[in-house]
Amino acid sequence: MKPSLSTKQLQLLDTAESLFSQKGFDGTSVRDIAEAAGINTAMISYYFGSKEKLMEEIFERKSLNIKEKVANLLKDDSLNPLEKMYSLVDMYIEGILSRKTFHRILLCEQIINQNPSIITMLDKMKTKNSEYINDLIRLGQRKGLFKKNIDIPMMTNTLIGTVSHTLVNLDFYKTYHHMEGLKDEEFERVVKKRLSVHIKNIYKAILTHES
Amino acid sequence: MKPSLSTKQLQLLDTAESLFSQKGFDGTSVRDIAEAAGINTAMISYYFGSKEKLMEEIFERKSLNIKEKVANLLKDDSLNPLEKMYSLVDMYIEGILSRKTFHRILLCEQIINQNPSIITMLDKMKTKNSEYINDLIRLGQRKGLFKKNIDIPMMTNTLIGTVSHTLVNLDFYKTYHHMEGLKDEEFERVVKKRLSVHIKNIYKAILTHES
DNA sequence: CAAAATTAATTAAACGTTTGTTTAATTCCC
DNA sequence: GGGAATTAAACAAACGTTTAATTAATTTTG
Repeated sequence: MKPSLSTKQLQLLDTAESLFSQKGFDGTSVRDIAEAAGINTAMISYYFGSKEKLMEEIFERKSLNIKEKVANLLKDDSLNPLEKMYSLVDMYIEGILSRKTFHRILLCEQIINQNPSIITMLDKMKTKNSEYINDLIRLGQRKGLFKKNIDIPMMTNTLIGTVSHTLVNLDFYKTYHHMEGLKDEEFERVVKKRLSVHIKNIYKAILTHES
Repeated sequence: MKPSLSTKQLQLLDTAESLFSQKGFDGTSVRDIAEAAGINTAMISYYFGSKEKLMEEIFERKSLNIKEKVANLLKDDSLNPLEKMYSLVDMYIEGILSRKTFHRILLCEQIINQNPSIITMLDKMKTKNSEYINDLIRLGQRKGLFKKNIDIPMMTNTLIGTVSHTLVNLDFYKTYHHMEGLKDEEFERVVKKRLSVHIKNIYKAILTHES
């Protein structure tokens, strides 16, 4: 069990996450972070050891762990396989859009990160997430409800890709649909709902036999 | 008309593009680029003015311009609206996967870039691309073949998002499907084909009335 | 056509900043 | 009073860019 963090440590993590998501890891200096958090620069090394380890801490705290939720989904008898997939879709939408800043960082670091411990973390996450979706789809196939020849990673790519690209282009989406007047929370609610409907439609069409 | 670039300038652009896509703009130094290209560091400022302008040059040269192609699509009488959408899907898959390094940069810079002239470039690109898809979908709707209540940006998000997320996770996809043995070109061919089939299925299901 | 003059390309070195981290001194709190 | 928290200052290294000197290429000239 890791020691819990102090208020100032959490403040540094939040500030760093915000700046990393705006300017990237390499584009953000420890002085930027410290100044924005109103804390002395040396405290970052003092608390976390280094800028890199601060980033690792952010990843450890914010990485999406849906293991337990999916396990519960699998053994939930009140839902049919398609409904379980629907539930998984909503989990991802919620998980990504309610962690917007972190996921912006994630999108960049997936491409340019060279930090070994973060690479390991990302690999584990991808493998796990893929296994879960695997299990759910296999279940639907065994029950004869889903088609046999499903390209499972492609399904994941559409789910995560659509949500991620929506996240990156949120402003464009808001402007396009003339929703500038909406409050932030309401706009977010609308986007989540539309993503949900949109992706569920896709999943139904690709997974099941009927139209 | 811009003056055409010398061999060494092109060499610098290619080297820079490759390094930016691996380590990001801020994670790549002008010394990195110059050394990798076997050219003196000062030549970057000499040729392009600055590191930032070098990046702008990369964007100007590699940004996807599908205007003409879509214009031809719109007036092509031999294709029905759905076939036109299919053609558009393939354009994007080809455009993104045949410019892998550039699009990795694009994915990062969409999030963290602060360079005004690149922001402008990206905005224009997004607006244009959105208009094209708009025109194509409206055409199908006027002809009564497409549904009325289509969330057009959401269609774009799924197209670009799926292709982009596939690009970022190419290695994972290769491993998952046990295609490590394939030659690079063949693997790329397979991925393009699968993306094509996958996304066209999605588009057909969402755009048209039939199953 | 060769020599001279001019322009362009290339270099190593230096420029002033900024980088992440460490130090040593100080303040704070129990 | 003693251990943790906080500070300003200093550290060397790396950053993007500029400079001034040199070489290469091109143009002008006799």
